[in-house]
Amino acid sequence: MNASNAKKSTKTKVEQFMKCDLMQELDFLVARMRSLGSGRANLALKPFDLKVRSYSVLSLACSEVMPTQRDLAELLALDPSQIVPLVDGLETKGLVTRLADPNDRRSKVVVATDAGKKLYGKARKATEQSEQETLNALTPEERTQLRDLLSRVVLGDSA
Amino acid sequence: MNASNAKKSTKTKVEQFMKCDLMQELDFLVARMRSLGSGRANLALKPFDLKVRSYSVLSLACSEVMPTQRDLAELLALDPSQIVPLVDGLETKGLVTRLADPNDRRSKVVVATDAGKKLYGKARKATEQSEQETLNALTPEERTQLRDLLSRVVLGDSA
DNA sequence: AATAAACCATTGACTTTTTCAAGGATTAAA
DNA sequence: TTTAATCCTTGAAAAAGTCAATGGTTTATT
Repeated sequence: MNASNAKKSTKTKVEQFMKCDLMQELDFLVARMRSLGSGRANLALKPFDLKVRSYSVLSLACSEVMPTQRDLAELLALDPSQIVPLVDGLETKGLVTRLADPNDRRSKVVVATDAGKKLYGKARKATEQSEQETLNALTPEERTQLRDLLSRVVLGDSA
Repeated sequence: MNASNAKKSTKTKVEQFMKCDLMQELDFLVARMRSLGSGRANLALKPFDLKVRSYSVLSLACSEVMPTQRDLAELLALDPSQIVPLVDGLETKGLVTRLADPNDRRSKVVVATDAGKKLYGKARKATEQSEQETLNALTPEERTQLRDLLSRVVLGDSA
């Protein structure tokens, strides 16, 4: 029932690699983290027909920040052209709407509909639980610690 | 010259999004971290004609652990079929060799050649510097702290 | 010992994601 | 007013991810 005894039969060979240099390298750790984490999160979001990507867009569309598509691209570290089909999908399902930016008619602001906000509420709970599972090796304090460190690395580029 | 003043002109709009729920979500943070980090690392590895992926394989091939291709797939969280072209590329350049596993003739052990070890030495310095740049918002203690937390999440699934 | 089942590396087909260049519409700068 | 820059969108091409099937090998079952 627990996620920890997934493959106990094959005697996880991972332990033998603990001493390798690579295990200390950030790129490796983060890549593996993303693979495992987003895999689990996508599974948790499947009932809502969402993935981490579309969920992220929906989440931002639910905020009061009124993000333009360019904002979304920068935040998610994606090419602007990748945002288009992402928003298209959500818009088709009636979860978000493209609004004309009053300040700049080139831009389009992506905002959530009522249905979008409603779905987001449920989906958020799913991702929260998925996150707990992913972090089950850490104490609650360590989890917030990890989030804070990541947040500073990824958002605060000030010096 | 420094990486911190990349886009100071456009007055990073990211700050306005700090209050959004998404900024606390692990999946988002890790995805962004990977995008930024591996982007920088790939750039640093370009002089050696390596990417984070091929570099990781090379690194493991340089260890004394004698990893099979299956081991590589599990560690890097990739499909076994993705390892094939990865090792092919390194083998073509004479950096690694496929050896018959003495214990199991189905498996192939991937080991680095002398040229491979030599290149790895240089490439490793490049990734280390790239890592420092990525983590420049953190103190040295916080950097090891972050690595430790990630390591436990990603490798130690015991409970 | 013989048969069946499981496993490894590889191939191939397929989908998804990423990366780029170019375009029309709009705004900012000269 | 002209020039340059920005935003969204499109489309093409490369890279990465997913999945099923195969030959050779090992393990488990009978």
